[in-house]
Amino acid sequence: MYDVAARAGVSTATVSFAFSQPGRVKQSTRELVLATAAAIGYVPSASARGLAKGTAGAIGLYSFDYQLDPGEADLRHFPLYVDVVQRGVQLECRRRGYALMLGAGHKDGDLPAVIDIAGRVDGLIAFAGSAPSEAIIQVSKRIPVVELGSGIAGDDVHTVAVDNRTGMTELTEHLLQVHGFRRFVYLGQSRLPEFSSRYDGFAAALTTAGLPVPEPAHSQPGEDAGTESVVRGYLDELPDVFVCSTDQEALVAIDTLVAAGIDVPGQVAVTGFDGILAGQFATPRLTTVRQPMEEIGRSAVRILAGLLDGTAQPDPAQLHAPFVLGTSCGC
Amino acid sequence: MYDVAARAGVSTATVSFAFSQPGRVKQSTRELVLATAAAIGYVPSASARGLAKGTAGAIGLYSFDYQLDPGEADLRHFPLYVDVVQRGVQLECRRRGYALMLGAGHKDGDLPAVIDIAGRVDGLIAFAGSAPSEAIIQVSKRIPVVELGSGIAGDDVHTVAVDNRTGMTELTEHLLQVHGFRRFVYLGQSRLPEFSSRYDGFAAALTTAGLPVPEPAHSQPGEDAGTESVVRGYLDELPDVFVCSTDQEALVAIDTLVAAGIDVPGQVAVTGFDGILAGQFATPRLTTVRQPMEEIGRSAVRILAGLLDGTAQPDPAQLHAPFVLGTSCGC
DNA sequence: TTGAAAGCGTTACCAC
DNA sequence: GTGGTAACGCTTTCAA
Repeated sequence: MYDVAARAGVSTATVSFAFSQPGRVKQSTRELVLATAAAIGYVPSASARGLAKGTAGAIGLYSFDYQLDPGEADLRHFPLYVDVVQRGVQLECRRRGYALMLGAGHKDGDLPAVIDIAGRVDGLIAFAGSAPSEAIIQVSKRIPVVELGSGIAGDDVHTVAVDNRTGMTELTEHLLQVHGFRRFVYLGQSRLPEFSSRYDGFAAALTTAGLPVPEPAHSQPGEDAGTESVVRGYLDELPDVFVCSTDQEALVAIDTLVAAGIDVPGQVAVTGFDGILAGQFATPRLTTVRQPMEEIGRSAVRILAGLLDGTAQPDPAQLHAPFVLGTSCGC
Repeated sequence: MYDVAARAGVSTATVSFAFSQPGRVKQSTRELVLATAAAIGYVPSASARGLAKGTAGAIGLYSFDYQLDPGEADLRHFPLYVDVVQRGVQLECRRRGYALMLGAGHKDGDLPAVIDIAGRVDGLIAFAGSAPSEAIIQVSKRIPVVELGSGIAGDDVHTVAVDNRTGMTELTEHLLQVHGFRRFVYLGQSRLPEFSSRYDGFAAALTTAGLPVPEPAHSQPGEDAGTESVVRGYLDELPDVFVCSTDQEALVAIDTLVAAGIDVPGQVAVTGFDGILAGQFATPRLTTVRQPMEEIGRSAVRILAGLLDGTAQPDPAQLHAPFVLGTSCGC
């Protein structure tokens, strides 16, 4: 910038104005500055601008740090839930002129990685469970934060939530009423609030039907080996249906069962949750609850943008997640 | 940071050292600083750090500014070529501890948007054709730049290139030799080098076979209406095959033909280029040339990382794009 | 092992 | 309409 100013024979203030407040500078001066800048290849430093203005012009998205083997993407591993949500975030950022800073997982040093990303942006979106809540709360005191998936109580953390419970209840009722299933295995985790409400929805339907509610068989999405071994434990005595807390786990379950020579849904049904593409193209097609993934990402950006430009709206209510029929339930 | 220093009774230099050079600070001092920082919710400013260190710790990815209607993602619009490449970039950035800054398209003001992104990062990856070459060249004088898809000649711009030509030649030879096609329509653009080499590969195969080479019927990926109307122009006099320069256009072509009551590949064959998922799940399954999309993204990051940490390797040769048989060619 | 202080490249306030 | 210049919050050199 000093070079531009020197070559154009003006002050740095004028260079700055020429770019940021075109009206404040004489037309001819402005053209001179712009031309000079182009001539010497001026690339303004966003760091300096950010420091001076106190605003970065960017939004951050913090995700899980799942490391994948190099190897081309297949439908089974992409796009998953987080990928489609990210797409929504991306599109909405683009529409509003925000740059998007992506971060995830490990960072050397003593600050949690999420703090590192937070320091670079004007507002942060984080998947629930991707970072320690203390860190999220800490960040939320400096910049607006939206958490995806019901999560941290109160404080300054905004949330984009999906009604997981109702969707899972509807799905379970379908299994009870249409298929007459009675022996259920619930496969998944129930630690994060988002997942526990799925389990709750499942439990509610069984309770209403006067059936006992089984404990969840613990499994984690993304840890296929673990899911597989849990499913194997049921090969000798199959339930009527495996109700899984995510599509990823449901697809692994189906694979495991089929590999063991079991017919799905003939001998045992399987259901998922999320509505990822792989489920739609699986055989049998997965019965599931479809999250509005792209819309989740978009609303998160909308909330942040509102907070940042002062036109904040009340946070939207929970988004609806419809139950979607496939063939894996026996339909 | 001043607050942390004050509360901990040390200087700002010590706070800085406590985080960045643990060894230089007495253990007890360091713990004190870290605890104080956590207590008051210290979130370091990346702008300030970037300005002081002259390095941002982030890599930028600049993409096309295609605006999509809100509406949930379907396989037909996601993931496309750019999405999978981006995934590769993301994974590799994650592995190496770089934050990823995403940017695209319009920015108010007088600087091209790509310059804005460039000012925020240590190295930039840009899709060929997504930004004006002058801007790319300008940026490349300040920070390392990798362009995806053969593009800008010489200069400081690095390139990750795919051998588009060979793939298209192989595909065309298949159409000639196995199917005996003689009447070809080439559908697509040939402006960008990347696309023109596809056309060249097509032309080479025809020339070798002693056939005349038709001019391309102009169409752009992403502009479905245009593609559709071009295809409609051939309904009265169908060729043996539509050779399309991208899968996106090929899928639109198939839709258009089928909608007109024409059997594909019975009455006319259609082929694509890229290897996107939608092609694999289309009916008929698309015969195409598969780009190593994820690997393209990964190598771009590798090149940048090498340049940035001084371990620069010579740029890799062109990546191979294999010809992939589907059923849309009549096989 | 720690502190003082000089940058880093902008912006924006205040004069002129 | 334009120029001087004090921030902005951090890193890093040099001294202590």
